[in-house]
Amino acid sequence: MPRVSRAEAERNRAAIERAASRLIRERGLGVSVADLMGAAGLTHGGFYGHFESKGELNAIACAHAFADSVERWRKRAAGARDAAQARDALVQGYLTPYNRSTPGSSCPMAALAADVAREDDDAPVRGVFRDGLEQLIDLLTAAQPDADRDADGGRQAALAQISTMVGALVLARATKGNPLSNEIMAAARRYLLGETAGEDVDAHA
Amino acid sequence: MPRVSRAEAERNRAAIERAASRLIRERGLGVSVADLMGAAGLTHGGFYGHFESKGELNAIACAHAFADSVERWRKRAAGARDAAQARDALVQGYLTPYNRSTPGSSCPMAALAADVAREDDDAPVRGVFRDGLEQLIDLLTAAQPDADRDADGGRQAALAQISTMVGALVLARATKGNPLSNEIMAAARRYLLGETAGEDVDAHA
DNA sequence: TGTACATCAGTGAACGCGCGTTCACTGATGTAC
DNA sequence: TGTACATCAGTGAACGCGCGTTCACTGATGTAC
Repeated sequence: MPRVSRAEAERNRAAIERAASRLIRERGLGVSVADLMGAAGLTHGGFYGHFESKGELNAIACAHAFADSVERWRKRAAGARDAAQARDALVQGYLTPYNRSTPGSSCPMAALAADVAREDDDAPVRGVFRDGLEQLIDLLTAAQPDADRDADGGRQAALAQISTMVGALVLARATKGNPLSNEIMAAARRYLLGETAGEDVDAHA
Repeated sequence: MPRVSRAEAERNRAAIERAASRLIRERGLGVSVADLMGAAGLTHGGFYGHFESKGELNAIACAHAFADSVERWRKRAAGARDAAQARDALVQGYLTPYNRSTPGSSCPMAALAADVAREDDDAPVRGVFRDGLEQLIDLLTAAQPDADRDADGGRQAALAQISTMVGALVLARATKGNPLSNEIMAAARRYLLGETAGEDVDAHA
């Protein structure tokens, strides 16, 4: 079984990274090497042929998660007529039942912020998280209507909106199964959409 | 050394709960029994004389953390002249450098929401978290100015504001040490205080 | 194109360690007289 | 109040288990001729 072709080995590495990107969001940065390798269809021993350490893979997997989000946000914003509509599309696509129930394929900010906050100062995942966060901030800043853009205003609005989105999703997950969970998401959506009362769209972000 | 007086045993139990309340917020619900007992000045073996399981203590410690926050919020709101001022006091007291750097004595929503979301459906800490969250929501709802209170409006506003506060604190912690961290907290504060541009108050919540 | 062999991706046992939990033990506390 | 003894809070070794990481081994792959 061992000594697989180079192409196969590359595919295996990609499978490990993909599995890690999903599992760290589902279970946290502490997910085990054995579970990761198992999810990629391999055994744990081969891990160190691909990566320096678990910490290195955490950073790589976090980067993949952000790359996915950035791509989704970009597409959603690109489909809008103007900035205001882009901003609304980003909010509507974010606060959805799908994102609440599927952390493994959803926002890394909501899934990993608390874990990252507890990592060592020199953990490689810290810088990756910040870079990814900056990209999402930039996308949301670009989606602010001109009226909100006096000087630094667009970025500040985006920072506050992202805080609301992340906080609402995290609290909604902590209370999932209870009516409060839907209440939180609906209230945040309403607030962010300026009382235009968004429907329960089930998009994928 | 063993066979301590009943009063001493009660004091020991209280010390364990106090240590747990702090350490679960600092390191997450996964903090070890040995570390908890060590922080209370005891050895790990005595743990099960006081508690059924680690899961039971997690719930008790989470309840203590929320009780502390509820008391702080209540005091802060009580010191205000009117609802609007109470709401501003809660926001100002929450988004502070102190709360960012001292999770062990700060908000359990920000510290534990992500951990609670990953707990089993039947973990006792889930219900405790929700009850505590409801209490903080009620306090912030009571601090909404009348203008925002058409029908269910006050509660909805409070839910959105709590989402913003929690999201900002969690993201600020994940980026601590970087300018972005202060930027996030300042933007959220500004947003929640309605552009009245709050100063960097260092209160304790 | 076919053979001979070095390479090396993946396996699975093992490393030291820490986890939650259990338990035999100790000896001061609390109680019965 | 003083003595005799049962209780039981806390200790520390041990349980089975899972962690991140290492390593001898295997045998198909890739290469040199």
